[in-house]
Amino acid sequence: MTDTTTRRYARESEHEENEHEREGDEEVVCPECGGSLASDTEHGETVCTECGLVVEEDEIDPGPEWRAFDAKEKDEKSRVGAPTTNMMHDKGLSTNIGWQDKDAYGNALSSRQREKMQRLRTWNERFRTRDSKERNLKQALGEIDRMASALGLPENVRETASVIYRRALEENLLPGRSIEGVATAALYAAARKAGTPRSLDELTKVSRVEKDEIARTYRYVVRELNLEIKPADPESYVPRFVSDLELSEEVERRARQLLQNAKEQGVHSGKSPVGLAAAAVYASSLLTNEKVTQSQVSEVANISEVTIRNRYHELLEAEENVPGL
DNA sequence: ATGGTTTTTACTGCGTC
DNA sequence: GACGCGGTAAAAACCAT
Repeated sequence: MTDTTTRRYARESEHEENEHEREGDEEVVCPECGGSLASDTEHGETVCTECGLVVEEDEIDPGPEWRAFDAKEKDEKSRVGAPTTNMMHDKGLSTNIGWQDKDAYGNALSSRQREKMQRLRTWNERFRTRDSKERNLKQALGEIDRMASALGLPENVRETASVIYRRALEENLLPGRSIEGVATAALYAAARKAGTPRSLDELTKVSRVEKDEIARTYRYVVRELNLEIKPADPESYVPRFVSDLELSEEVERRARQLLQNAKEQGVHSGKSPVGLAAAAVYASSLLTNEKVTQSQVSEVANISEVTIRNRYHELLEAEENVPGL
C-alpha cells in the first residue's frame, strides 16, 4: 500500500489478462489513459483494460465465498463468530472458561469435575497472558480505557488508540519508553484523529506521565508510524466549550460561522486552535446576548484571557471584511 | 543552541453596578 | 469597591532550524 511504484502489465500479455477479466462495475476511468477499469478479483487488483495500469493492488474481497439460500443454510456455512475487537489484548479471541461450576446445561459439577475445571482455569489464564508483549498490551489497553473514560472519549477513539498502541508495539517502539507514556500518546493521537481533540494538559491530568514525556513520545510515535494528523480544527473544540458553559445552539452556530469565515481569510496560521475556538465562543456569546465573561471562557478552554481578547478582535475584524454580511 | 513567533503573566486604567 | 474589560510590556513557552 505504501509502495508507490506503479506496476504495469506488459502489453503483450494484455490478451491473457483480458481473458481473466470479470465484469467491472466501476464507473471510474484509468487515471493515465482514461480507459475503463476492470476489477480482477482473482488477483485482488483493479486493472485498466486499455493500458494495463494496475490502479489498485492487494484488494480484499470481503464477501463470503459461498452462497446461502436461506437462514438455515447460512448458519451452516458461515464460519465466523463474534467480531474481534482491538480493545482487548487478545482481540477477544482466546478461550474463556466460566467461573461458575456449572456445565453447559446449568447443572452443578461433581467435585472431581470442579477440581479439573479449576486447574484448567489456572492454566488457561497463564497461557492467555503468556509472553511479555501480551502482558504489556493488557496493561496498556487498561490504561487507555481508564484515561478515555476519564476524558469522556467515545469508544471509537479507544479503538483507534488501541490500534496505534498495537502498531507501536509491533514496530518495537516500546523499549526505552514507558507503557503509560506510549499509551497516553496513542490516546492523544487517536483523539485528534477522530476530531475530538483533548489538550495535552487534559491528558496530563489523567495520565501518570509528565506532560513533556507525553509530548516527546507522541512526536516519536507519530513520526515512526507515519501517522497523518492534521492540525486540530478550531471548530472541533466549539461544542465542548459551548456545553461546558451551558450556552445555546445559537451560540454554537454563530461561533462556527465566525471560525469559518476567519478560515477563509486565513486569519489563523500558527495561532493556537484552542484560542481561536475560545475566542469564537466568547464573541458569539456577545453577538447572541448570552453573555459569558472572558474569564469563564478562559476557564473551560484553559487559555488566557489576553489570548481570547486578541483572537476575538481578529475574528470580528474578519467578520467585517465579509461582503455578504 | 538560536531566533522568531505566540502565549502567559502581571499590572494599570476605565466604566458600571 | 468589586467586577468585567481593554491594553501593554516583559517573561515564558513553543517551534523550526
